[in-house]
Amino acid sequence: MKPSFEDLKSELKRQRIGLSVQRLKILAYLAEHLDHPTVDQIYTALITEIPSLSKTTVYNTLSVLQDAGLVRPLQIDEHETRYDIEIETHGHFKCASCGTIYNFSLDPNVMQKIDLPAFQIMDKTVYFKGICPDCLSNKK
Amino acid sequence: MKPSFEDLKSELKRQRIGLSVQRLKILAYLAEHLDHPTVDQIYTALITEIPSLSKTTVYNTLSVLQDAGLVRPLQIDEHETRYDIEIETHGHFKCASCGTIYNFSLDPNVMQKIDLPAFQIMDKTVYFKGICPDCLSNKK
DNA sequence: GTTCCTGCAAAAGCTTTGCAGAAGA
DNA sequence: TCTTCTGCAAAGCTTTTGCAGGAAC
Repeated sequence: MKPSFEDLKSELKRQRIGLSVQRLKILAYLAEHLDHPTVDQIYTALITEIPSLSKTTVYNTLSVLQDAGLVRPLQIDEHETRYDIEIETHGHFKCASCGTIYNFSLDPNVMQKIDLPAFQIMDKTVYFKGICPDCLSNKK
Repeated sequence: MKPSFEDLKSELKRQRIGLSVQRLKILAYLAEHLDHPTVDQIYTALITEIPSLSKTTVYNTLSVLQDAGLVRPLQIDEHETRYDIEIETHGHFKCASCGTIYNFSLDPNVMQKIDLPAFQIMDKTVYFKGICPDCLSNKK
């Protein structure tokens, strides 16, 4: 269930955020690549299309998109931040062998059961680590 | 349920890991402070006791303890890594207002329900964000 | 003509690496 | 003595900041 780029675009418009070429390309890239790209990956992918692009702009844009609630940062093992288009709540699984980060859906009923009465919860993150099916079968 | 420092110490011995003053102090600090200290916090706390201590040693030691399975790194919002003594599975809650990171216990029955059939899961991390009771009452 | 946006350069902050000397067995 | 451990200094990386030039309205 890919988020529609058009929806994301109109959300930017609604929030009166300028639709520069750079911002649109970065947003489009995120909408198409749901594999949690890093700043560097986004930059490297777009530098051919926008030769003048700078990493600062990628950082700036991601910050804007984050404030707008369109993308969310992902803090996984590494020291670099990965980014996710904001879609319905899902968990992440990182394979310790190949490094791939998978999405998986979270049963809302189960998630609701994890609750902290006196706390006001704004966000629930679930992150698993292990070996993915591909790497499991390769080991045989 | 604080982990016993003695148990941790004998675990180090069992794994034939040298019990230097630095390592023991750092381990003791972690066993006493379950509030997920950063490298800098550990360093600052111990520099008075061990004036020669260097941050490199703190990094080295944490890496050794991590490999030994005694502590686990915590990747929360910030760019710096926090450390946790390895105790039974628990979740973390970070208050967006005061920044405190709380531990909370996870119901093993509920956690078991979150499963990925084809994946071999080695570790499950749960991390919530929101406002803690203290900050909620202060806002009144 | 303002305001907003980009991107270079430099700085900042956390972490790692290389290595020499100290400590310990 | 031989191995392990410490800690200084420097480097490495990601991310942030300052700011000037450019684009857009």
